[in-house]
Amino acid sequence: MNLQKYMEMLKAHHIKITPQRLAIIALMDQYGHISVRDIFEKIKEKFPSLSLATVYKNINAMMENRFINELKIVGQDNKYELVKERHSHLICRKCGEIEDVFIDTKDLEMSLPSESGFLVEESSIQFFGLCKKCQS
Amino acid sequence: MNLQKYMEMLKAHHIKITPQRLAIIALMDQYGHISVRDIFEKIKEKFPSLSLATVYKNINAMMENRFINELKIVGQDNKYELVKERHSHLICRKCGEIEDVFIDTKDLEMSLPSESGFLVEESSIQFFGLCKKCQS
DNA sequence: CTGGGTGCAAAGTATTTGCATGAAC
DNA sequence: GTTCATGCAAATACTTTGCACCCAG
Repeated sequence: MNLQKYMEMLKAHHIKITPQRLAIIALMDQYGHISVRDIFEKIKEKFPSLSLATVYKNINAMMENRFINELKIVGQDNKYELVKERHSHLICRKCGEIEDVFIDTKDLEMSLPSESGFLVEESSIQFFGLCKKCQS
Repeated sequence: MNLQKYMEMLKAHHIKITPQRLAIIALMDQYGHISVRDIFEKIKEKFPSLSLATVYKNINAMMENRFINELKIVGQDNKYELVKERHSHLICRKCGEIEDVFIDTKDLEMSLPSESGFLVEESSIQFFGLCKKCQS
């Protein structure tokens, strides 16, 4: 992806285009999942005037627009990712890496005991274990 | 469950027994999933000298001993629960209620694409939707 | 031009830490 | 008696808010 693409994405969500926002989106796209702190530090290198408050405001705004998702993982800072096709996460307990994995959750949702009467709209799955690198 | 039982549980985990800890465990047992703030406020009613720092210290200690689990849910404060048989959570988007549900995740873990080489040790599933009460 | 975004500072909230006292074993 | 937990206060971390100024549309 490139700047042009990010600009179109923002337009499609009726979010005003600013250099700060483009930088935030570019990082999310590049890293897949990234924390507020890391966004701030990485952008600051090239863009020293950036304020933390701006990062928070933009993240909150983009979450309200369903343009990005929040990811809460035990033992890690909250991460943010661009919204895309539904997926689950593989989380390495050793190095902390997060990988996306695309699996069908229909069967899983159907397998819920029906007596509770709970109506499932969406499921979120995190797999914890060891990534390929950390197994050696 | 009762005091006697809680005391045995602490002993089994080699955690020193104090009234504060018994109160915290009793709340987790009673409510299933509870936040730091709620623990603090509920215990304070009967036990005004309790300090928030003590709640945090005990939660951290009990997590290290794998006596309790942390539960991170988007849109909610972190919750804590007593460790028990593996289970997933049903989370109501309207009222916020959290229910435990016991499902087998073996098939799910086997269904992961193998090319990533990720070795799964455990999976954590959250189902979001509407509880029985909130569907009406 | 005009509205919304930005940066800064301050406030608010959450969590951790150090230390003196006190309770558990 | 010794070890470790507690409570308090202070420190740190995280997040939000208000406001003056500035930029994108």
